[in-house]
Amino acid sequence: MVTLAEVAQHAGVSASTVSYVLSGKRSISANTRQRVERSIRELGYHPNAGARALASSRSNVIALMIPLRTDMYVPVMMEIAIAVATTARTHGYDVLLLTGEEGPDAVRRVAGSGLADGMILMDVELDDERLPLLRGGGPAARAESRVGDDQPAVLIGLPADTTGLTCVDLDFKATGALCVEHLAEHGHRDIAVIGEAPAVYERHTGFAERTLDGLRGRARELGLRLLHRPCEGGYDAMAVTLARILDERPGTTGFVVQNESAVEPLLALLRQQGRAVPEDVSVVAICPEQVAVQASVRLTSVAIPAQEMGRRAVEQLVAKFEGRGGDEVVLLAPELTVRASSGPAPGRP
Amino acid sequence: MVTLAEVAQHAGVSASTVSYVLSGKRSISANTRQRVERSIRELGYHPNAGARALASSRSNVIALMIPLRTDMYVPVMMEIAIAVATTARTHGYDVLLLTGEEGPDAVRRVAGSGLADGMILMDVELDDERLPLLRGGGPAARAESRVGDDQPAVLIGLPADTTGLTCVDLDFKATGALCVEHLAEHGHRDIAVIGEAPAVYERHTGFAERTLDGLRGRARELGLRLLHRPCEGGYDAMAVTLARILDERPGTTGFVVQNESAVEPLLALLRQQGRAVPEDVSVVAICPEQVAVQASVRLTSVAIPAQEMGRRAVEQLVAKFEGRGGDEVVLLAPELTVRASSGPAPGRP
DNA sequence: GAGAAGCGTCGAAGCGCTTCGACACCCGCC
DNA sequence: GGCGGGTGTCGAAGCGCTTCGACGCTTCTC
Repeated sequence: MVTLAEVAQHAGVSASTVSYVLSGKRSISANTRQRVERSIRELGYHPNAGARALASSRSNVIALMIPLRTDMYVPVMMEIAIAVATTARTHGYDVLLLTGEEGPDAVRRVAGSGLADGMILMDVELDDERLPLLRGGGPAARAESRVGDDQPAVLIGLPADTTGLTCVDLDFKATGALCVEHLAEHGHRDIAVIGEAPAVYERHTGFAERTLDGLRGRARELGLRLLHRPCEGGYDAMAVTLARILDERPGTTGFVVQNESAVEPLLALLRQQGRAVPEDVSVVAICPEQVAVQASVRLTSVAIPAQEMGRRAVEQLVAKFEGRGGDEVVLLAPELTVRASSGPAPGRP
Repeated sequence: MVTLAEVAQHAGVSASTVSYVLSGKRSISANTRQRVERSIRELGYHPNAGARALASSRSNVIALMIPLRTDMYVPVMMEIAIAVATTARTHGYDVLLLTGEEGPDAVRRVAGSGLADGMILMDVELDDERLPLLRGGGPAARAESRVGDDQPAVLIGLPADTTGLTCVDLDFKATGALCVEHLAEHGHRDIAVIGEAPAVYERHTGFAERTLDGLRGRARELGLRLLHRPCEGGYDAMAVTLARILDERPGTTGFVVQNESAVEPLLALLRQQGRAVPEDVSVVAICPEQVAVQASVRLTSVAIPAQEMGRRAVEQLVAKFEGRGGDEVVLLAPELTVRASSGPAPGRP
């Protein structure tokens, strides 16, 4: 293993000079810099992460807490995770992967041990038990038992109370509203919402409820009828859900789907029942782009900007490290892409 | 931030004693241990990871390299990653998430900097460029430019040459054979294989080719006709692929599918063409359990044991850390679960 | 009852790096 | 020609922990 000292000796300078070449925190003459860089290359030097962390009390690591469950919106999670990892690298950070398993203890452990400089939390619940540890800022919060002095953190998702927190998320309320608007414009009056699995609502993962808020609010404003039904993914569950919906509201012509694994089953079932999409029935999905494009009918959809969310989260966090920008809620504006699954309601031009 | 020294002072012992209480590397009287543990609790002490790594030259971190692509077998990747993370925690390790993006450089960086004690690589290609850096053991290898002195590593996947490497994977060759056998037993004579996307074969990700080996070998032995067609996921691609297959081999009654995102489209298309599953046509999938269960027809399938793979990879790696066990190839035996998508060929009891 | 053998604890020496203050030197200026 | 102010480099002091050898005490053995 090559050390700083060896590089210094090889280049004929002192250790501190090598360090300054590496960090750029003091000016170094071009000549010296080149000699040092050459030595680094020749010896194949890599700075020791532990020593660095110890001396500088910065680990250059970002912790990412992902949910333990692998049963829902997996592709979204994965995309976010990858976006976080790659974006972090461009800022010189590595990513530590934590699962929700440990719960709040993981926050304490990571913060306390200096394993990471900050953390990004995914799948935040409305009243997440990890939040009290993370709130910064407010004088009220200061008094509480928080982690050391500010463990910088960014949430992907939106808890009920965002005081002292930085959050990044899609604006799900606007997303809901957008879907309803689109269907309303095409003359649909009776809309059914295929929601996430009941468990998602029970956990109070905010996004599902916020979407519902948006859907309901807009429907009310526009005078539409809206029926919401949670749905486990899969064909069987969807069959049951759909039957109930059509039983209760036979006149339904517009569907909004927020459960990836219900999308294809829904299309199959509609087809099977002789309801053509988009001639008889319109479907709008809230899902990753790829799902929308690969479905058996190319779906009109609001994309979940997973990459963007991951990227923004990292950037917010890095900004915090650098003392820039404080607590902030970043809500990404939804964009609805019209594809082949939606059109005028029957009997409308 | 609380330090070891503060704990020591609080407990009225020396720093080294506290350290030994923590590590258990020397015997400590029950009395002293309790005093120390109490102080640790009262002060909320967390050992500093950097200092620890520096002093012990062990980081207690495992690096996990996942593929950058988010376009295929995502759920499998995610499940493996989560299994790795949770298993690692039970052994006292954290997981550093690396994307394939950096390529071999990531291996050098992590190994050289002591960021991790070892690594797990996913999505290994047959002749992966990261491998030369990782081979241990063999005297021939010793001569090559390897990373320091052995960066312990475990691959998930199986490269062409496994000398000096430890690998964990599903036995895809046996998997292929198993699928063919199942169909053969039911009297199917003409079998079509819907493979992964062409890109997967071009990259020489071994698993796809090994599956094909198994399929072909067994088909030859049993005298069956086998047609293999790669297929991008999605409805449209599947439609084209299926049309070609049925054009070329109209008598096809058995399908083996190895592409998650082709499964549902295939079922939909068959249905649409009036071919009943399993009465007219049998389908066997190689996919995660959940996909098989959630499909519109409950699929006979060989499950991809993602969790098991992640767990085993970590255990192999930890064994290496502890000097136990050398290079080894762990191939998990496939298990075929019969569900509702396969049965006797038409005209067979 | 003296010596051997453990056991439990301590002190000190680093691990490889960052960073602060000091210092030498060179430039330009009055 | 001396002085102020940059600029580039160095030395040394830690960062918080692990670990080795040493040491004193108790217990055992003959």
